[in-house]
Amino acid sequence: MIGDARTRILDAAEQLFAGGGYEATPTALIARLAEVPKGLVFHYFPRKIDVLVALVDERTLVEEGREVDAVPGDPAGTLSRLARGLPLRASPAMRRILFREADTHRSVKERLGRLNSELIRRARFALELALPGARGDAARLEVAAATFAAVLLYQENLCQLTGHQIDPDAVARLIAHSLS
Amino acid sequence: MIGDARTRILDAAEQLFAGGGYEATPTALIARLAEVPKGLVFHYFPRKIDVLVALVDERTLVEEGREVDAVPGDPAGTLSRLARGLPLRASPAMRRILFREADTHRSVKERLGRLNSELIRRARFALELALPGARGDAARLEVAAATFAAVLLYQENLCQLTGHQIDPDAVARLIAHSLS
Amino acid sequence: MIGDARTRILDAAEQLFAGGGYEATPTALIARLAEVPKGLVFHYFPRKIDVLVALVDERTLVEEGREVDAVPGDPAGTLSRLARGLPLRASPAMRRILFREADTHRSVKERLGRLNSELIRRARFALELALPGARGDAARLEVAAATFAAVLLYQENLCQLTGHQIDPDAVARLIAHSLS
Amino acid sequence: MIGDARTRILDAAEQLFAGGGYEATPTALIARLAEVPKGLVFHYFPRKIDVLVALVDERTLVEEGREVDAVPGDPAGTLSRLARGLPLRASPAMRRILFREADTHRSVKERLGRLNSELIRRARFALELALPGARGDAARLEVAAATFAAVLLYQENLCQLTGHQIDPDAVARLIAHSLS
DNA sequence: CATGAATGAGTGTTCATTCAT
DNA sequence: CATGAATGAACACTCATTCAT
Repeated sequence: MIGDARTRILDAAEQLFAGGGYEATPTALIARLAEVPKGLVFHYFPRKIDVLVALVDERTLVEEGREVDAVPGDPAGTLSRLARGLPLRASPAMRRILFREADTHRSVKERLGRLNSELIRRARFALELALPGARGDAARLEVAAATFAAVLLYQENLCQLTGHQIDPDAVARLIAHSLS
Repeated sequence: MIGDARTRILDAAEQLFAGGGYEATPTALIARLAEVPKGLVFHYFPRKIDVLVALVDERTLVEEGREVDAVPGDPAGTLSRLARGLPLRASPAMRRILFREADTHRSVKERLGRLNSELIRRARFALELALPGARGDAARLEVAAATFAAVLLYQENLCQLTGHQIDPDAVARLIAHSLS
Repeated sequence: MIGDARTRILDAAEQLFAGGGYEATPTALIARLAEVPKGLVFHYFPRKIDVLVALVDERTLVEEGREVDAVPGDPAGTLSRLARGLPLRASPAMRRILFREADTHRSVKERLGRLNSELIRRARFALELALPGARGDAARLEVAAATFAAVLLYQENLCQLTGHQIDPDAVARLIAHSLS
Repeated sequence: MIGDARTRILDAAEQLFAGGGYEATPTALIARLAEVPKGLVFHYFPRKIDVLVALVDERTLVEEGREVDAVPGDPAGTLSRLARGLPLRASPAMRRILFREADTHRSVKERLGRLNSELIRRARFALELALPGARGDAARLEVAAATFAAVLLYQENLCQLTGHQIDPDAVARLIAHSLS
């Protein structure tokens, strides 16, 4: 038993929600895995949905506004560096939950939406810095940024369906080449 | 009451699964909406999951191997025409179900995976035909095809999260430009 | 498919009732095993219980009043010969049903009761013939007969609980020795 | 309302299982008779079969290894005393359940099997003590013991079929006479 | 006569939530 | 604050039986 009761409850819920989904996970099972009495779950989280909301609130962080590591004249490398990691601080389990339970509660969808927006914002900003001469062609940059964001989210989520992987670096080069 | 009982059950399930999700939809509600007695649902579909499987089997069709409408020398237009419609014959509700319930049953994930594969295959084939000089090697075509597929699936599914729309035609031009 | 529909239904029911018990056997399963449509079961047997009653009526026969193969002066051999077989014409499955479902319907209990009575009657009659001199001691003969009957029914039914077998011939000798 | 909830549930189940049988008794009826909410039955007994198992575990006791009240030289009296009561601490209802539901669950059959074994063991031991001269070989004692056990179990169970009663004392005398 | 769709009350079971202690 | 017994509505699913064709 590691950590206090509340932490153990969230640990257990994170694991179970990622594995079987929110709806299919009984609170009693969360309590058992957390090794706390059933009543204590409801002491900390009056409704079951509050467990999910707390997980998303406390264990996912969309990093907004951070500096982009852009190199002027090297859009491909700049995008590649962007692809090194989503601006999302969350465990693999929490990432799974974020995509899987987007329909379950408004707050989850909102968080995922923020991730989406931030991704596009960063890609756009990175391209603006990497291609200083292209400032005028805002529409093309926007499309390129959205495309890159779509590929990254696809990688995070849909690619598990067929096991089809996309190499983000190659996409970065493709987009960079198109904008040059 | 339109159609026979089995059809009405599937109609009701399609509507309810798309709206509230499979898990959150009681079979009793399906029966009520379909205006059939509860037992009849289980007469046709012994398990609840069989309703979902039947919906996916009978009401979604991934069009495989159809001819691609490619114009040599016009990769942008060729991709744009590809984007006019996913190779997926399914109602909006069924499309929603396909993406939402991919974790619920193997057969749903499989169908969605087939759609993914087919999308990539088509995009690759279209680009091969549109760029007869095989300009750019196979690997670049593959990346371009996967990128385009990712964007189309993103449009179908993830874009609802932020309401962020991507114009497929613009992406088509972006990719075409990159390969030229 | 052997035999007509009604026969096949009874065949299937005999097998299933013996295996899982009457209550745990759905009529639909009987129909499936018999390879007849479900409605046909109720055509021949309006109530489910009628299948059981028909089985007991038609497929068990307590042989009443048959001659006893008695040898005067040899009560042990006479009882042994009695033990060669219960006065019951029935398949092993029907025997199982007879004991197992005695509580299910009056007619089954009655049939089993008739078997019990007939067993005792035979044993008493056999002993009377085998021990002509003992006619006067009716009470002792009665006890001996009932004891032998009890052992035979125990063999047919309860012995399966511990796998404990009793050798009827040895019991026959025991009883014969006691009466001599 | 007497006793705590769990006890009342077992009380109700004991009564109902003895009356109508395990299969024919709905859990809802158990709850109603016990005057507890239906859900509480499953709080204490996750599966319906657990109620039966608990009854057998907690409310039947096969008394093993107790001293046998044997009088050397008086095998008839010794057996008679054995017949005063089965080595089974259980209410009449539980006795009924034990015999009736032997096919329902392994644990019931096992308990009944233990009773059977213990009965034979006692009868054999009693006869060994009552006949110190070891008159008659071991095999004969074994047969006599098994026969007596069969009669006692017959009395407990099968005799209800025809209402045919056997006087255990008379059987004791019969067997004793045979061994002398 | 034969059929299988139709029926609906009932079954075991689940589970979020409450609450007395 | 902590606990686990208590609650009851809801759930998926069963099944004997009916009946129109």
